[in-house]
Amino acid sequence: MKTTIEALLRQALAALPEDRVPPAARAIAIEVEHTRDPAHGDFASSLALRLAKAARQNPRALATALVEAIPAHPAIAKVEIAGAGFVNFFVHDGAYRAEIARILAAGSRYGRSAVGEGKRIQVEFVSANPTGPLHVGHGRHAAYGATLANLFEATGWRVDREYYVNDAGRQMDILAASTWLRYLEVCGERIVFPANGYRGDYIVTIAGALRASIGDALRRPAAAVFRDLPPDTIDGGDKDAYVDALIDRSRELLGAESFRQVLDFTLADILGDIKDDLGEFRVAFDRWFSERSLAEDGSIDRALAALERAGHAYRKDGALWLRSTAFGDEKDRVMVRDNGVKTYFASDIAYIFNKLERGYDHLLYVWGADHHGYIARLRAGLTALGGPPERFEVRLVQFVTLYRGGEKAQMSTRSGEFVTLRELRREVGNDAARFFYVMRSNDQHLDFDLELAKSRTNENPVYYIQYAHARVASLMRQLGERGLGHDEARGLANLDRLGEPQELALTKRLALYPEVLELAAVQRAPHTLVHYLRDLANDFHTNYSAHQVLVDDPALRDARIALARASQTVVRNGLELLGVGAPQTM
RNA sequence: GCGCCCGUAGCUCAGCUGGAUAGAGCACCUGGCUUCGAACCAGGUGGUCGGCGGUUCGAAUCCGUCCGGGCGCGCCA
Repeated sequence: MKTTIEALLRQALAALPEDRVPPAARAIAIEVEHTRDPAHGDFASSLALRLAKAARQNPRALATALVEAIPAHPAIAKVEIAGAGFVNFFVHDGAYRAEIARILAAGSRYGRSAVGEGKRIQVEFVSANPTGPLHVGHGRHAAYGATLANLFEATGWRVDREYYVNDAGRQMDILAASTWLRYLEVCGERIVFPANGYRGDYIVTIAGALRASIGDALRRPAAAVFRDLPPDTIDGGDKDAYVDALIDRSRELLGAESFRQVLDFTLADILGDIKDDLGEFRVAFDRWFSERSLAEDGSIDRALAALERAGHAYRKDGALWLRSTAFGDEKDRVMVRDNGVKTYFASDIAYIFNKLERGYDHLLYVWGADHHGYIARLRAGLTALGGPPERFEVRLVQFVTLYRGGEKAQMSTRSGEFVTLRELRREVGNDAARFFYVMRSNDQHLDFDLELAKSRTNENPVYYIQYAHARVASLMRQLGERGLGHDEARGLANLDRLGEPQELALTKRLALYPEVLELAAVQRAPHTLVHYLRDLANDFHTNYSAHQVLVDDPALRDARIALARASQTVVRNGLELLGVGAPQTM
């Protein structure tokens, strides 16, 4: 509808004589918008106002000329000039009612479009370090990324969802050493846990599983482990130096192979937990990409070599640097340290190089707000590799604060413990969790109220929307119980019986859905869909309360059932994209 | 100090890339179940859109500046 009117306006503008609008002024974006006030019709254009200056004309006179030039269209009831020079379009109610038939015909596909033109987009999200369970912040990333990906799919993109597994580097060594120390503890050794180790209870659990799996094969005397190590923090030393020494000692006592065995055992356990967690949260990935694989298959070396060949890398102080300042970064970045160890940044460059090679038209990263400083350097890396920077996009997700009632919830009770995504899901349920996570703009810090999310009252917007769906299901059950059939064709043939203002308001809202999906995808703003569904449910409940559906008159009844079922379809489709269930009963 | 995000009703937030009298939920007040589910509906109270300048026919929206809050500015990952 909107695009139709825009096309009509474009034709009208083209038809105006040059003394009215000079050619230079014609290159102007033609857009119509939905009106806020019904007195202004359904759509309004400010074209005449915006054209007035360049054309040196009175805006109202210009608007009059435009209106006269607008071709007749069956869906348009009338066109008016209002205010300073707005052109208001009134659409026939019938044009909206016709949408009901389209909704019922399209069913679960209703609202989908092809604006993405089948282009390939990769959405990389969550990518939390596999050093422990996901916490509530990761939950927001998961819900946001998954919903975005769904929106892209619904608007005609080919989407790949990917999780980058940071399974390389020192943090993995610390993880392995942590598990091994806990394992020794389980075996009966007396150990002192390092300040910089992973202290969570899940490590103890994994250590227990390791012992159950291999027995005492990796047991070594504690005295040998801790002999002649530098002081830890508690003894006035440096926690990093201490844990590094501890890692070296672990490798020495276990041998590289067994150390790797502990590492892999731990990693597999944690990653398995993360996969299960996300799976239960209805967040699916097409690929789990291993950072370690980039080092093992030579990808990092190839990327670094490519940068050196292109003259964008240089050596200084024994390190290899990327001249990222040449590509908009504020300072140059180290890719290989003076000790020969490649930085995380080097992996990231190799990874984005890999993504480019896979032929994506667009790369979308979802990162935490604390990573914003990283955007410029990665874009610089991409550009240095010859990649098109406009294909690179990062969306930041702000932090989550948990509340219980009005009180801020404890994020950590003791060291290494925090509120996990799993705990949150258990408490409030997957539906409420998915919904609350995307209810607010990703740019907005999120106050997540646990009490509100799990409350089964009118305060909770999740149930408000689901209730609309369940009500239609109930209606259809009633229909059966009363022995009243339902003739869809008769309903569609009598849509003009839907003349009540509440019915029209609901119908117009339904017709808006495809546009909402497009907007939400383009703006990377799932919360737009949430707000729409809330408004739709509101229109539904209002109409439901105002007008009986199951009336005696079969023609009217079937028409109203058609409207109710169309509403149910759109609610269900929208909730599906959000990863929220659409229940038949509540 | 520099960079990113935020500042809109008592609270939590929308505001469609500048449009016509600034919206919603919650809270508060008034009403509505002998009729398809009251997890609902109808109505009401409540705002100098952080301050000050600027651009524009028109600014919550764009620009500048100041104030306040969050997060970053490693040869860490």
